Amino acid sequence: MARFIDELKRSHTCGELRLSDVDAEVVLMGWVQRTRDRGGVIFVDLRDRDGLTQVTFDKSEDEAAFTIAGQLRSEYVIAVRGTVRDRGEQRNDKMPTGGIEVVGHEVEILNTAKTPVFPIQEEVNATEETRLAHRYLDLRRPILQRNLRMRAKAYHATRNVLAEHGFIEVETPYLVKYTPGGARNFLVPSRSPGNFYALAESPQLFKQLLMVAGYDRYFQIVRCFRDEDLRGDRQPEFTQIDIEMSFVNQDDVFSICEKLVFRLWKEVLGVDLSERYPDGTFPRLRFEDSMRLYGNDKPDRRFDLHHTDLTALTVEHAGGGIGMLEPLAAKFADGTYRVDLPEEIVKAMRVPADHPMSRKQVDELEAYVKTMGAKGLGRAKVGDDGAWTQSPFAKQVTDGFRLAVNEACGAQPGDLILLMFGDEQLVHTCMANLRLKLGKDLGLIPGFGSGDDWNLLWVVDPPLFERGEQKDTWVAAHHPFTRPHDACVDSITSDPGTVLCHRYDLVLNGVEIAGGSIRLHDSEVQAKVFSAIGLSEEEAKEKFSFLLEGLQHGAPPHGGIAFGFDRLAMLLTESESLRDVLAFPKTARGNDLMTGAPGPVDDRQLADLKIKTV
RNA sequence: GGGACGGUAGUUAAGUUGGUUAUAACGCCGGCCUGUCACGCCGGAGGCCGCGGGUUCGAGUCCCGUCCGUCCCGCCA
Repeated sequence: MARFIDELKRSHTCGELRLSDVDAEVVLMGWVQRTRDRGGVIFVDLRDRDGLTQVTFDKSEDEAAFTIAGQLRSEYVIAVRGTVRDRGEQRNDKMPTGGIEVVGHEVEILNTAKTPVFPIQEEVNATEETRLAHRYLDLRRPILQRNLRMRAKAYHATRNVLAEHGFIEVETPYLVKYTPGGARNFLVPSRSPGNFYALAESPQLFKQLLMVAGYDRYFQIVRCFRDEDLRGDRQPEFTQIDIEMSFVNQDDVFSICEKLVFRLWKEVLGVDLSERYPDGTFPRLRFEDSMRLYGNDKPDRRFDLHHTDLTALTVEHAGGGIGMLEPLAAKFADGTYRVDLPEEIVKAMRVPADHPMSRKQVDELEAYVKTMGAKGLGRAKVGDDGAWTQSPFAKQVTDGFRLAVNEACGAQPGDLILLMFGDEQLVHTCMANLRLKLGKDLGLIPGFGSGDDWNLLWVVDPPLFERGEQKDTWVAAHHPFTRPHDACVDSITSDPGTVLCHRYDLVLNGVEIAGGSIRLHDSEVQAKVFSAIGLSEEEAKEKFSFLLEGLQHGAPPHGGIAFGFDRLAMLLTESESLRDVLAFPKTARGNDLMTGAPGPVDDRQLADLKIKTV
């Protein structure tokens, strides 16, 4: 029988002993963080998931233990029996357990360890590549242990809140039928020749059918799979808190989400969001306003630096003397472009005088927008008399246009006006990212993390359709089962671009943390939507057969939402990347550097699946 | 699919206009030290400079290709 493990049980963790435990006989187990050999005495910092405790071995008092202690190396797994002693003058205020030490009377090496590839400590001093290849070591680091424990708290809080509100947790299939459109699916071959499963992008269709089936309130913490290019905040498999509710409108969905977020912040961070949102709701911003002011649908409103749309002014002034703007203005004047659905726009952003920018800095901003496909970035420094200097437009611009632009931007002497024009989407992308970059560069928000500022808002009332690749065609902006505003139903076929819908995103500090919609359960309106996106009845049936069929069997009015759980965890833990809140994440190319996935398989496997590689 | 940056001892990095034997810190190994706590002191080992090709008398350094990592655009109904 083993002395430790079987006979001597662990009595404490390495993070809990205090001065009040002095003289206690304890048994600790854990990993060797570091040893300090002073000759006649050896100090060992012992680590487990709760912390560090110093264990001391004295040659003159416990020679057998001292001899073993001399053999200890980093990351050896050991068990120690000893007595808690007051460190007196020698205490270490940097450690929670620093008031005491354990005098080791008996020690056993439970397992040796190879020299770690990188040291296990708070500060990262290895590249992410090295860390990912040895993830089991990286996961020993206190910061990742903390992140995953906070994530576990968030799971727990989520289940509690939703269960309290009558939600039923139901699992749905991961292996599903492939449906075209949307994100690229991961495919899973089956032994039926030529037939494949797809890994579910989300439980969207299933959760709607659960509403049809009368489950009324469903939720699931569920893995989703999308075979698209990755980012710091996008993994090929990710976790959603998936929610669907029957007999509800948009406000009802918002209400449950607000309760969930309040509880998450309370239970995971101890932060009371009601200090900031006393009525328990988050502000709402119309999609159109979000695009106009910030250039995207997930604005970070911890700082201002909003955009000013100058399209109408440009048209009014016929380009304002600026040669490059004249063709654009002309297209509005002759009716090629619609003012309410512009294909090209002119936007400006005012950088206030208290953030002076050098010519070189503005050049860098221009280089930055060019990496996103912009042709250039207009600029004008506003002088005391409102004149433009340091600007390529200074000599061309008419006085009227210049003054109108200054006024529209609220520009004061010393301010800098940054200007972009052209394709609507390109201008929005560039100007939105430019705003964020400036926010960070000027120190208005931190490079990542909340800065203790939790700015939540709903972005509501987006258009149901967006332009397709072909001229004058439309596609569903989200999915074609989103309910349009009642007032817009007549426009679905006559003027699709103007139709708004009951879709919504919850945005926190510039990150979309949830998105959903009220669903379309009325088959007449549904038919109009399909028609607007050029989908025949037959095609629609083929694409969404079981959902359409189900919706015809007494579907209640319903709607729902899905939270990006990993992103929530990332924000709650103040992490820079999703990879820091996942135990075993993949790289930007979708590789697992530890396991080597994806990797080749045996020919035998492929033969069983009737698959040939090329 | 497009772009930017990076890949050099176990780890993190430096490496000049191409030029002797490729540096440093930490880690590792050996020795010394009874109060350290990023312990200290002495000594030592450790390299396919991502991979392949090219230019050159000579390549870590220049050129082409390729793989890998990070980020951005596109993409993510």
